[in-house]
Amino acid sequence: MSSGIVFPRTDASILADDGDALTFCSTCAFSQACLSEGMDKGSLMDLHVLVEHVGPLKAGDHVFREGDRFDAIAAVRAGTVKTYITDRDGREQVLGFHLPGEVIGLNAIHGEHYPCNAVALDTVMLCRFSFPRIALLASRLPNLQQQLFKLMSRDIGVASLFAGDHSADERMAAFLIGLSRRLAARGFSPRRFQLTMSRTDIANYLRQAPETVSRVLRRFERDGLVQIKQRDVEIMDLERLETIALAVLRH
Amino acid sequence: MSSGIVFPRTDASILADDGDALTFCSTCAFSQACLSEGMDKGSLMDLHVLVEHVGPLKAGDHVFREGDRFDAIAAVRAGTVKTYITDRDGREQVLGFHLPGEVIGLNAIHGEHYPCNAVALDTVMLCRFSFPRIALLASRLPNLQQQLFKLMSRDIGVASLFAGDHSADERMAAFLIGLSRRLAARGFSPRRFQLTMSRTDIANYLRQAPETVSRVLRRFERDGLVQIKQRDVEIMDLERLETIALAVLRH
DNA sequence: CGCGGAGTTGAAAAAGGTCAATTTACGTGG
DNA sequence: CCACGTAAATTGACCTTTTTCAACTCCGCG
Repeated sequence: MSSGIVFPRTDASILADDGDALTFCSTCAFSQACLSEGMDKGSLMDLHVLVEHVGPLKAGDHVFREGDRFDAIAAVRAGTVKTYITDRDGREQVLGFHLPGEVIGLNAIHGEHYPCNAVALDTVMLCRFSFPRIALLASRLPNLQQQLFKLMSRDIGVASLFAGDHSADERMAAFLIGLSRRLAARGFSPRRFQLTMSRTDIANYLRQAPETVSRVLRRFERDGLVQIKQRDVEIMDLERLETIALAVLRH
Repeated sequence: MSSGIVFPRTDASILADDGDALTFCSTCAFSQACLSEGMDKGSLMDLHVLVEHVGPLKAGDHVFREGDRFDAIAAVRAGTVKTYITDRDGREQVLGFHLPGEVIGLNAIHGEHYPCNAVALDTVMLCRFSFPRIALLASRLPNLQQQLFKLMSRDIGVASLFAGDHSADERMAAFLIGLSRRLAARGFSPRRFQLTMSRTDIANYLRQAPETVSRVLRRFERDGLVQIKQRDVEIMDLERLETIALAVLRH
C-alpha cells in the first residue's frame, strides 16, 4: 500500500550543506565502501546528492513491507534491521539481520515490489538510495556499478550459507562468529557485543525452536566458549567457537 | 589453478558469421531475456560479439571449480549444471541446479575466485561472457545493466527459498514444482520431465538423506501426486502438489 | 551372466521439536 | 520505590521426524 521507505527523514538536506556532506556522511558505510573501491571524490559527491538520510527509526518501525512498491535500496548506518517474510498462517520467517554498513532491498530489484519486510530492531539510521537513480548513476560510474554487483553477489553467497544442514551447535557458533566478524569489520569489538534481536528471532533465523537456542547457548557457556548475560555476549574462546562455526562458514 | 571456464568451445566463431549470430544464438536464453527486456537489436549484437559459445560438455565435466580465478559468468543454453561446494571432510553440498536460460557464476563477482564448483550433469552447452567485458558493456547499455541486476537479485531470493525449515514433503513438492515451472518458462512440458540429477544430488540439495527422498517420492506416487519411473517424472496432480509446495515457494 | 552403482526398504537411534511449567526481566501504575 | 502484569527466556519431560545403518533389489553394462 505505502510506497517503500516512508518513515521520518532527517531534515538535513544534503543539497543545502553540501560542503559538509562528506564528513556529515562519513559514517555512511555504503559511501565508504565505494570510496575504498577507488571511487574519486567527485563521484562520491554525485552519490551523496541522491542519498536521503532516513531516521532515526525506533524499534518496531518498518523500513518497508512485503508488497510495497520497490523504489529504493538502503544502507544501514546505525542499528539493526531484520528482514522477514510471513507465510499465510501468519508465521514469521527471518531472512537476515542487517548491521551498519550493510545494504537492504537488493533482493527486490528483480520485481515490482519488495519481497519481504524490513523492521528496525533498535534505533536505526539509514541512507536511502532511489534505485532508478543509483542505477542511472552506476552506468556513468563503473566503480559504483561494480560495487553494486559485488554487494548483490555477496548476498547470494550469504543466503546459501545457512541453507546447509548443520547441527544446532554449528549454526549457533556460525551465527555468533558471523556477527563478531561483521561488527569487527565496522570497528566494533569482535569479542563483546549486544544481541539486538530476541532469542525467538535468532531461533527463527537459524530454523530452530527457541528452546534449542536457549539450550545451546547455555551449553556454550558451560563449556567456556561464551559468557552471556541477557543480550550481552562475550566470546571467551574465539578460536574454539570458530572451529565449530567452520562447518557452516567454511573459513 | 586453471582459470575459469576452460572447456572445449564450439569452433563456430561468432565474429565470423555475425549475420547469422542472432538466429544462431536464438536459444541463448540470456540474450532472449535481454531482448524481452526491451533491448534493441544493435545492443544485442554488441552482446553477441562478446559471447563465447562453450560446449558440448559431457556429464561430469566441470565448468569451473572452487578457487578458479573468476573471470566470466555463463548462461546455460542446454543441459543441466550443478553447483556445489565440498567441505574439508570431502562431503559435497549442492547449492543448485541450473537449467537452460539460467546464469551461473553470479555469486563469484564479489571475490577473486569462484566460491563453488559447477559441473555438467548431462550434455551441456553454455554461453560464456567475460565479466569485465560484460560489465563494461553494461555501463553503455542500461537495459543490460538492469538485466544483470535483476538476475542477481533473483538469485538472492532463490537462495533463501530452501533455507526455511520445512517438512520433507514440502521441500520435495517445492523442488518438483520449481523444476516444472522453470522448464515451462523455457517451453518444456511442465507435467513431464526428466530428473537430470541423481537421488543423492536431490537429497543433498534438499538437505535430506537419500533414503528420505526415496520414501517421499514413493509416498507421492502412492497418493497419486506423481508417477515416477527412474528419472522420468510425470506430475499427475499439479494442483495438489502446488498446494504442498506453497509452504516453501509462497506463490 | 554377473558385476557394480544407484535406488529402495525396514528397524533402530539421534537430534531437535513440542508442550507445560517456572523463572526472569521489565514497563506501568499505585 | 515497590508491586503487579505481561512478555520473554529458561528448563524438564516427552514425542515426532528424520537420519543412520544394514540388507536387499533393480537396472545398465561389460
